[in-house]
Amino acid sequence: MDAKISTQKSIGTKHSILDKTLEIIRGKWRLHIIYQIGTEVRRYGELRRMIPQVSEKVLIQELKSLMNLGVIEKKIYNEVPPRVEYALTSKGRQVLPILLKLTTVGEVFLK
Amino acid sequence: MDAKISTQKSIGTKHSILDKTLEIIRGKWRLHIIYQIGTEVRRYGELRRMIPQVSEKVLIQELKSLMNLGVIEKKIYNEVPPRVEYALTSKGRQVLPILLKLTTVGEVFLK
DNA sequence: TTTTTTACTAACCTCTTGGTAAGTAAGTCG
DNA sequence: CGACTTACTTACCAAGAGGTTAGTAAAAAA
Repeated sequence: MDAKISTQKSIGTKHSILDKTLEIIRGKWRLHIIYQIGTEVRRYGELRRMIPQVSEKVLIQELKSLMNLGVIEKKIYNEVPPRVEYALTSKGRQVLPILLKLTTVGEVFLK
Repeated sequence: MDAKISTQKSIGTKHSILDKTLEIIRGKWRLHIIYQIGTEVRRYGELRRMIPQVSEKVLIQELKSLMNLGVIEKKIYNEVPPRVEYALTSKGRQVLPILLKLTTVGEVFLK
């Protein structure tokens, strides 16, 4: 029985993996943001225009969180007016296909 | 340009599809619950024991929401003490593989 | 000189989500 | 009879998520 446990992930580990996933995708705007940055590098203002329902404050707040989680990264150009670009990190690019497939969930349940 | 739009989903549609997805998976416990019911039919008490961190109230509340969304269904047996079993609907079973793959997101970002 | 642009920050407030604690029905078991 | 079991409900609260509004820097354009 101990052998069985050692060959698979413990419940605790599975739990924390799921929680880490939720940390990333939970929240009203995270997936919207990731979807927009996923295809190509985006400036802050672009994102605002592409997801107009989100407030400025929350958009920046979520971009920060996604950066802290290592999903996206930002590049600041020393120009005036300022210019900032957001892109997926390599880890972000790694999980993008899975996240994109999530739309099929919505498709199934909208029918 | 109109032709282009008619051959692909409009932004509005994509948006509502994503929102429907989020309606299902957002929330602290939804995925935990789906993961447990996914493999086999579960009684309420079983779920409580398998996800001990969730409170009774919230577990029932989330089960109800998932039922209203058409993800799970419940079967009540006329016994005393009562017996209730929860199972995925066919739509639920349809999207389970995608939802299970979400753990790889957590795996990538835990490293 | 005033306005515009871009990417923010800060104060404040509301609404939603989730948690706690207690209670209920209706039989079985000791 | 009283305790136990299961699947709930209800009332009340605390925390968190998200929204609104106003303000900032710094240069270029009108």
